[in-house]
Amino acid sequence: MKYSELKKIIKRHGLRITDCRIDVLSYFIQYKKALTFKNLEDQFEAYDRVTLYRTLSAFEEHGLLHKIPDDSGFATYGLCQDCSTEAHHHNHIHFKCLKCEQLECIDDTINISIDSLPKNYIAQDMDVIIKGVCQQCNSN
Amino acid sequence: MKYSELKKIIKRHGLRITDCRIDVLSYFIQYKKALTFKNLEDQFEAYDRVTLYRTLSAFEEHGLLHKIPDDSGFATYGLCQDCSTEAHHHNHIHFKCLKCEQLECIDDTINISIDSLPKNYIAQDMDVIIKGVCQQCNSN
DNA sequence: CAAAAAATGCAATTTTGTTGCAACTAAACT
DNA sequence: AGTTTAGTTGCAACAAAATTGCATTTTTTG
Ligand SMILES: [Mn+2]
Ligand SMILES: [Mn+2]
Ligand SMILES: [Zn+2]
Ligand SMILES: [Zn+2]
Repeated sequence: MKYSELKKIIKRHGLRITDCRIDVLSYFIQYKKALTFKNLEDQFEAYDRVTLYRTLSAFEEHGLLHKIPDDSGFATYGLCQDCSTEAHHHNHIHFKCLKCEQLECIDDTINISIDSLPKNYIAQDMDVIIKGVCQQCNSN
Repeated sequence: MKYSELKKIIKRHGLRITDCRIDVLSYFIQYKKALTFKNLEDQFEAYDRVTLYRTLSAFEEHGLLHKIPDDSGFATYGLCQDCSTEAHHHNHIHFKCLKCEQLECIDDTINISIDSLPKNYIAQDMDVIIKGVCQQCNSN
């Protein structure tokens, strides 16, 4: 993606333009799947670990990235489609490949009616993680 | 729950009876909601950290506990209903309260047909985490 | 271009999780 | 019951992951 576009996105979310933010955002967009801190550390050795940690938090706080629930023990982030500092809303589904272990956001909203909740529970949002075999692993 | 019952459960899963295991299992059963390592550490200061870590892994491996995907950054465990070392199967749903942050297993299976997956993706399993307000927080 | 505000890098620290091993304990076996 | 065995515990050391404070640098504003 063009540098000017990346700049626009970061600015739109109320953050200053810096090299690290441009690089990280660009990588997320190009890579398409979810990324962990470790992925970024490997990819961007030139940046200090602390800066990468802070980039992830800033992006999360300002609605560029969202955490994806996982039990791997590592926080995993995916690109937000349409969030801001004020409003986060993630009703899309996630797919975790059992072979390559990679997580990705599936750009398709899911609509499940919840009727089996016990009394006095209020449902507001939902995370769905589908596990299976991804396209790449499937064709190998 | 009675000591003799707890012993039976632990034995049934192929583990030896020890004080720590009795206490941890008993606490899970009584507490009803999911617990993190930190919760246990606070609750059972008398046991060494390492022992608690190993108790959690042993219980997970032998089908007494299952990890619940979460974005808190801490592994969160819930009681299994009917698992063993050989077969783990968790088709129930999870509920995370946005007020008290607590996770719990909802003892109700959910059946969602997945039809919106992209081509060449194979779905095998699914995790559903419903977010909202739990009974307790709702009534306060 | 100068001033103000925010981000970065580095070092130190804290928190979280793992490993090896000796001492101990539960279960199995006379 | 006493002995053997195999598994469990606690401690110390270690390793990995994440956070904090602060001086320096960079971005933005005017
Ligand atoms: Mn997503
Ligand atoms: Mn559960
Ligand atoms: Zn895959
Ligand atoms: Zn609650």
